[in-house]
Amino acid sequence: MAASGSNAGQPAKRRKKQQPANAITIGGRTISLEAYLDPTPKPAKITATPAEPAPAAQKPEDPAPTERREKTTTTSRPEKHGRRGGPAPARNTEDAGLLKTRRALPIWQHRSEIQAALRKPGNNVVVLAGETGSGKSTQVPQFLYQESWCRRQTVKLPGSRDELAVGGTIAITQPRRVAATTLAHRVSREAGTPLGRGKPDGLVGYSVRFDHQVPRGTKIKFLTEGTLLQELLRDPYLRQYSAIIVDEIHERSLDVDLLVGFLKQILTGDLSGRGGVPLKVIIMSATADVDAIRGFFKDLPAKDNEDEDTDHVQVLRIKGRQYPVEVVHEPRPVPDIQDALLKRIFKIHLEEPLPGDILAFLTGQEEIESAQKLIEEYATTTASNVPKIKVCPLYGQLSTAGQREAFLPVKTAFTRKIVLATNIAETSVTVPGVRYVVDCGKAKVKKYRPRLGMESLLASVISKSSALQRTGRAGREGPGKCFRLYTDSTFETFQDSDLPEILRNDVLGAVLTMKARGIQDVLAFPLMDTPGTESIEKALLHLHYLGALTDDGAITPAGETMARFPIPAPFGAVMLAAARPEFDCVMEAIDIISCITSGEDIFLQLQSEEAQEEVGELRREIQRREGDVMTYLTTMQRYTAENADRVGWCRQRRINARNMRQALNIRKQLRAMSLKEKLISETPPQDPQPFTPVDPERADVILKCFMRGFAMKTAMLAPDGSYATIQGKHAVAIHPASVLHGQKKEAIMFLEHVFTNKNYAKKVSAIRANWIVEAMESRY
DNA sequence: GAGCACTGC
Repeated sequence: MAASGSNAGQPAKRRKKQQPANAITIGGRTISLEAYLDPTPKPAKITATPAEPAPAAQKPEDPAPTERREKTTTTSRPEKHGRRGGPAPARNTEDAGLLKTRRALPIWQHRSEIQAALRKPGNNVVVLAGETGSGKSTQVPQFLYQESWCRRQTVKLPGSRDELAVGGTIAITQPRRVAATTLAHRVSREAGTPLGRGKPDGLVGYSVRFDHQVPRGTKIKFLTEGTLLQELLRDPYLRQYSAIIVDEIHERSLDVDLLVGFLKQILTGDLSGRGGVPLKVIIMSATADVDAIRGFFKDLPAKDNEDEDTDHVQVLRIKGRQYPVEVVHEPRPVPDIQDALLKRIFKIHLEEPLPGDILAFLTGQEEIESAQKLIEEYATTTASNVPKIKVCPLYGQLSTAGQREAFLPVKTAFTRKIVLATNIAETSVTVPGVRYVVDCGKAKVKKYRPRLGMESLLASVISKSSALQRTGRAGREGPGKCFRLYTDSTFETFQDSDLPEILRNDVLGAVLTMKARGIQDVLAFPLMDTPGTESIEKALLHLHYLGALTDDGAITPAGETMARFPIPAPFGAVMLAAARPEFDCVMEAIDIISCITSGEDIFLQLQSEEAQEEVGELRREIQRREGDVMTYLTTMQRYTAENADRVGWCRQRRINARNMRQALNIRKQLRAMSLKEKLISETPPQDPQPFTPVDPERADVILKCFMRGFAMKTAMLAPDGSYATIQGKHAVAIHPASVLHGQKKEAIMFLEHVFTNKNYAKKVSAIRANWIVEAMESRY
């Protein structure tokens, strides 16, 4: 196991470079470059650790109606925290109402149990398994912040005479921004110090990207996992916190896996970095199976007089509140999912009473659109005594207005709403009014193939946990029914849970995060699931190429800068290259990177021919012959030059206005960081700046600069007119969404590489073949 | 000339 927080105890193995020319030694490991540049297609070796299925929860849990109506007007100062235990006293009748609601939550029964579990010295990890509606996210931090171990302490660090404050705040992490902010608002009301303008003091705060509200006296702070990971860069011992509550661990985001790894390192360390003040860790999961979590934390060293055998991880289970859902399987496998889906929906519609909307889970936009058409056709044929049908598609790429329909009650009487959704409705949003769920048993999943350096996005079988989650969607407002379009024995063949993200994603960013926090040997870093050695080696090599690691695998100053930037590492490398005098294009790089990292593609799909015609001309004004990267630049430049009606400007061109606003936020953040990191020397001019097109020579410079991050994502035109990738010589096609679709260029660089129906290059730019060699050879 | 789940710094 790795040593304390910074791994400082482990001397880096420094070897003389004696490897063959086609190999490189990183972090004491010799890695063959052949495997990197010329991958041989072998099946990827990835194993999952199965966990027991259980319904997963949704965040934020819906407040009870009474609670939702509550308007707390109290603005009392945070009270002194000398008392132990009990909740903040009710200050008026509204507070009394809130308290009553809180007391009715299932978690309330476990209040003293939770407090006692954490009071025990040496018992620093508690796992809470609580179902949806148990109230754990809102109540647990409130149970704990007045505990004596939660007081801020003044300590002296070993070897230092300076006094330092440690602890005093509880952090609670969430995978998503909305969850963190809405929970903070609710808990702040319950605590009697609601968040808001002109309220400098309060017990509860939150911190998410672009939005921080941390009042003076904050004792409970909600954060996204990513934000806490950034804090960990500046404060490896998390000194401001007495406890970290990790919520929604069952979702197993990449960030949460890294986070618990760092927490375990702090717990296993000698606490000298915290002046001896222990850190309490509370792990909360919505699934009943917590063996993996318990196993992960189990081997903490025994403290004080305790036996070696003592289990330091206490597990508490809390019942939730969910209505019963009857599950109906198909008696035998269905030959045609689409057909079975339609039949099932019609059957529900004819046999089940109103009110009760139907939520059907499908795999993608295409399936949803075709099902919608067929259901609407059917609806015209039903008798007049049969309820009418309103079909609402629901998927990520759908416009906000289109999505809204699915959440509103139907306006017409005697009508049933049928929502056809992707797994957007599984965790991200809750559709009200649903009593019947239809589950096709599949979902599209993105998976990284380290050997090929590309991703695949294919429909595959869901997990038991996912199926249960879908089932649960029928029981949120009353007893419901869930119809599965597969047999119960098929269900039994499902994996218990989905592959955690860390086994599905490129671990480039994760490895950089570890290296930036002083982890020498990333293979020894404690993780609940460890990615294959090949994935990690690939990431090390990639980081080495990007200039983030030395030949010995130590992080470089450039790598540290990349880790601080809130963008993927290859873009960080582009930023650093852009600051070099031969490129000198930081501002342009920021504009492009902001557009790309602001969400899904800012260019909305043009579906109908009329739309193509209508928007085509205006789109052509921003398109560049050099390809997508330069098109993003022009888009941002034209957008910021437009000062009157930016939303209208976006609408005319079918550009996602929300993402453009987000891109502006990112641009602002990257500009400020570039100034701080000295990538630029002076404050950039204010918007709006007049638009002047970038000349072709300058465009070449910008594209060459992007090659410093993406040299391995290039392809050459073959004699037969197809493109062959430099890495692996695979055929790749330019995606239809690219401005270069259908064009033949000498060579291309692409920022994304995804296999769907075939191998696609996305975000494509035309380059010169000799640039590839140039970029491959260049090292900083 | 094809079509893509979600999230985060």
